[in-house]
Amino acid sequence: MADHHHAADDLHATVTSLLRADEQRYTANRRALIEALAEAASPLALPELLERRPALPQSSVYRNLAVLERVGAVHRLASSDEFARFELSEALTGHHHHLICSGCGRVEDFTVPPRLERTLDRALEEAARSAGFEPERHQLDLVGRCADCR
Amino acid sequence: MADHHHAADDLHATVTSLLRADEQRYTANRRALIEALAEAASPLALPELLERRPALPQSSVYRNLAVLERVGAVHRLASSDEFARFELSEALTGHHHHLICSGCGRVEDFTVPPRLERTLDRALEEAARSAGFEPERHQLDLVGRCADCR
DNA sequence: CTTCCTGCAAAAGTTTTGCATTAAC
DNA sequence: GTTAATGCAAAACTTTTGCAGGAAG
Repeated sequence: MADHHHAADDLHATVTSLLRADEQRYTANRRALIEALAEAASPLALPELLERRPALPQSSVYRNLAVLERVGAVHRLASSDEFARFELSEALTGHHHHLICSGCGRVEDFTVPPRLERTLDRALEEAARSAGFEPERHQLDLVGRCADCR
Repeated sequence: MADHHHAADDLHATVTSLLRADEQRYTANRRALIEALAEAASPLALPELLERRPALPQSSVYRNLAVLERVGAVHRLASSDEFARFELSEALTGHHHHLICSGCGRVEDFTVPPRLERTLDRALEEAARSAGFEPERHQLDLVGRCADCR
């Protein structure tokens, strides 16, 4: 769970060490992806990434996102859209939730009070135990209509 | 859901009227899909549906799931798997949440206490309002490892 | 009969992969 | 220098669609 590291340097240092741990390199393309995701501050689909970094070829983007996901720098979330969406992992951004627009598919981040998070986790732990699951993380999204789609 | 005969009748009656409202027919294929989803009581991906109802051609399954979703009988949820997953809509099953196995992708249903649901909805409403979203529904999942994948 | 549904095959669209070349360490 | 990353093009895969025939009301 990240705190408020503010320097972009910290971000890149963290990604570097995540990659190093898997003997991967922090190349220009990968840095470009991380920067695009950090700028957006909400999950991006592939076309949006390509818009923001037009020099990147599609295949490299997919390949690098897969690597970045494997090392824990990026999180892939299945939107009900046609495209998968990608965001920086919570190790880099801190724990948060998503507002998902059912009209246009746009996704925005939000947080809830820590007290509610704890209550939530306790309830989920209970449910998980009785189903024989070992909890890893929860995921709480709100689906609705964004200001533009109302 | 291991329920009584009356519940199954109700299920089909409800689906019939949902379809009628859109001038659609409750055909044998559609009934087969609804029954397969009701038997499973957890979201199924397409291959799992085809396994359970081998007589159904893929294209009909996709087409009928789309119709059933449009009329509100079925809910399509984007798993992070390669395949989308389908379940009966909450209008038919009641509100619930998902345990998602990060190992094998299996999904199980669970519920949380009504009091927590209310707390949750209030917090989400608050978050939605300040982002200009109009809330439609929430979605709370727990990702973890199921008994088989631990 | 008129409209909707079906099933096959082919298309569309997203994501992955093979391979020769280039860049990182 | 050695190993990993790149970029192009082509393949793979899930999902959608066109169309002629069949079923439902």
